[in-house]
Amino acid sequence: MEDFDSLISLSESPHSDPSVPVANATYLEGLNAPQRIAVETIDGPVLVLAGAGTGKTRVLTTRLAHILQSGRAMPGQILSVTFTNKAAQEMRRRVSSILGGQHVEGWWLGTFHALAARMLRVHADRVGLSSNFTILDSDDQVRLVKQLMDLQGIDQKKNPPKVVATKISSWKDKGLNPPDITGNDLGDEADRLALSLYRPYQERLIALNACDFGDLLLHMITIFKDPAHGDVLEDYHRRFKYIMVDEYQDTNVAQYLWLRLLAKKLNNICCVGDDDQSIYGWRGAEVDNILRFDQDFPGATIVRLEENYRSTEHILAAANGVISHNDNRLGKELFTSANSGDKIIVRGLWDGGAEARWACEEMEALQSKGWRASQMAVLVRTSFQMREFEERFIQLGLPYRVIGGPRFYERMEIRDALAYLRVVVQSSDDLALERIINKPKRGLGDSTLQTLYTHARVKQISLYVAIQDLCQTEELKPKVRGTLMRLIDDFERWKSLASSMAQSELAGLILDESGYLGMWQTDKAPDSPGRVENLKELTSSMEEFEGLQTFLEHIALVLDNQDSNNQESITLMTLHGAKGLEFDCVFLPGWEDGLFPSQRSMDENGLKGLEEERRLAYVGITRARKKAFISFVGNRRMHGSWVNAIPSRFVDELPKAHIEANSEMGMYSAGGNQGRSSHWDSSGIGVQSRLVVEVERKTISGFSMGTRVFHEKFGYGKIIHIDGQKLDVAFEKSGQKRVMDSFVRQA
DNA sequence: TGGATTCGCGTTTTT
DNA sequence: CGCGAATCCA
Repeated sequence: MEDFDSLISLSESPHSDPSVPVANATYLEGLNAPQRIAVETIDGPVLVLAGAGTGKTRVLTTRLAHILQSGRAMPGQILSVTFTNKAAQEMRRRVSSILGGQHVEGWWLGTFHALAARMLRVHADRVGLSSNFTILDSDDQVRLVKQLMDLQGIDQKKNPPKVVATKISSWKDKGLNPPDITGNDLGDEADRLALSLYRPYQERLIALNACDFGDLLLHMITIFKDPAHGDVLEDYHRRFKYIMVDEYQDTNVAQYLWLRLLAKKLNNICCVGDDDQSIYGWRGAEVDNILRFDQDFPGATIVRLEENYRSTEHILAAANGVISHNDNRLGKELFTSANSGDKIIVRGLWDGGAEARWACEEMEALQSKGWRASQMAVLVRTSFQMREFEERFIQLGLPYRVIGGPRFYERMEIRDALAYLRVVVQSSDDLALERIINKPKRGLGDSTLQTLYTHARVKQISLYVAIQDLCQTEELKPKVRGTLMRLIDDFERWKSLASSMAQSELAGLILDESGYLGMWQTDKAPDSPGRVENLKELTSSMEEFEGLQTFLEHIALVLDNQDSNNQESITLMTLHGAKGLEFDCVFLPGWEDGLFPSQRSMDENGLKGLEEERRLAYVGITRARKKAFISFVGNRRMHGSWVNAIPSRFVDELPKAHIEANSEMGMYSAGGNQGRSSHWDSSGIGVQSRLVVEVERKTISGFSMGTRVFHEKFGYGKIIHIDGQKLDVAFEKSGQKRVMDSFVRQA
């Protein structure tokens, strides 16, 4: 449990020390007029509407420093909220550096969920929890829903537990408790089913002393709204003099309500956001929050920042041109005083392989001109597009890193290991116990589990206690009973060691004695060594934490992808992952209708969906400082089969004056074409490229291993491998290995 | 219970 | 096509 007062005095101490310089006054230099206003308008609500590359986070951190410097508030009196852990870390770093290296730990600076969790630990009793509640991840949620559905005998084929869990979560994200849900929130039969499970689901969570992610905010909102607990909100009103929010366009309703309740007394809230970068609608973000700001906070100062400090003129103009096709926006026109730079290169290619080859060729060319790999990024719409790029990077030996994918703590082995620890910390954690009861295999299958659950339900006890109970009887088969008794003995032993042993040591011991580590060590699957590695990393990372409880919370809410390797490599990630980042040079492949904009997005959300996709395009283009490459292909392999593709409508929306379309191969001609299909049919990416491929096939079929070949660019070489239509060629002059499938001819 | 086989489906992703 | 989940069968 946390002690607020100690936190406050802790965070105030550096400030009260006169020898520590607080904000640097000269920091305000270099901010333009509106930014100055945003920073200096200290009291009252402020909304800073700022576009890409305008330095939003800088405004926020400068303001934070300014408030401290002017003595308007102590560090513990500012609530500073961001969206992701990465952003929170970045903000912590910046604030700390402005304030001359002060520690910002213990400040109210972090993600919505982490801050709400911190509050809820203190007030847990108000909603029937105790302060050491477990935070469940989405996996646990689904399992819980499934259990409830099993119990009620609901057909899970028609109504997958995952869908029900998602629905419940989305209600929570809207700030809705079961009684708040009215006819308007209920669409179809599936919604009504989800609602019927919502209440028992909540009861079960309370019984387990657990919260899901949505609860962290929802419980706090419930407490804040309840007059019986008026003291809680009053306390926070007294505590927080200023509230600051980054990326306001991404807030969902629950986050908005939480903020509004906290801010309504003093109205000192400052939000920063860009409605054109709202790309998380599909997970509940409400652009309306930002559009409605001045109604929610009457008298709000609204500052528009339109000067972009990141990109050159052509890039910015292209981004502006695309986003101007959206109707539902506040409207900004970014400008820059930077030079015009290079036009955006637009290129049509035959298929994904050719696209990757072309992009990599461009990257190599840039590298040879001195551009850094770490300043190049490939931003894709969906992760399956990464594969072709990865293959090509490997073939060419280009250093690259993939950002995204399953997070460390979402990996199966990590969750399993955590489940063991959870049972040790709180043996009534049924979900955790269920997860690992038969991992490694102990011969405890479905039927045994069923027996245990039935007993637990009848007696109203936890699974763990049910096992202890049943082992006293003759109900179970001797073999099963023996196994269970041994398992319980193990847990009891681990529990008794918990107080005397360092937790990282204990975790190692548990993983070892339970046979879980051994299970992966003997597993011969190719990814097993990696899993063993991850488990070792988990135990070693535990050393710095005070206790298991603290560690588990850190895992659930704070631990982020450790992307500390700022190595000299090309970044490969999704467009979503790229928000907030910038690169000198950005590649945007796969601009084909159906892929980008995504068909599903348009089907499910119509115009709204399309506009969100367009904002994604805007985000993509504006990541580039100096160079942007956009490409589309005529043939895309999607889930196994080849589909014909037509260029994205966003390609047509790029203002012609700011792009350079490649005409050499007759792929795409800027200007002249009106209908979207016209580039396709008349200027004919398909027709021309098809010829190339046919020629290749003929050419390649005449070759065999060891054949000497000549390439215009790389000189003479020898074929060292043939795979279908692709040739691996080792070139004599450079000593390089290349994969070629075009322009190869005999010497 | 658990290995083997078929089935089905296929964005984006944070906490 | 390629993977995870559901289902089948020993």
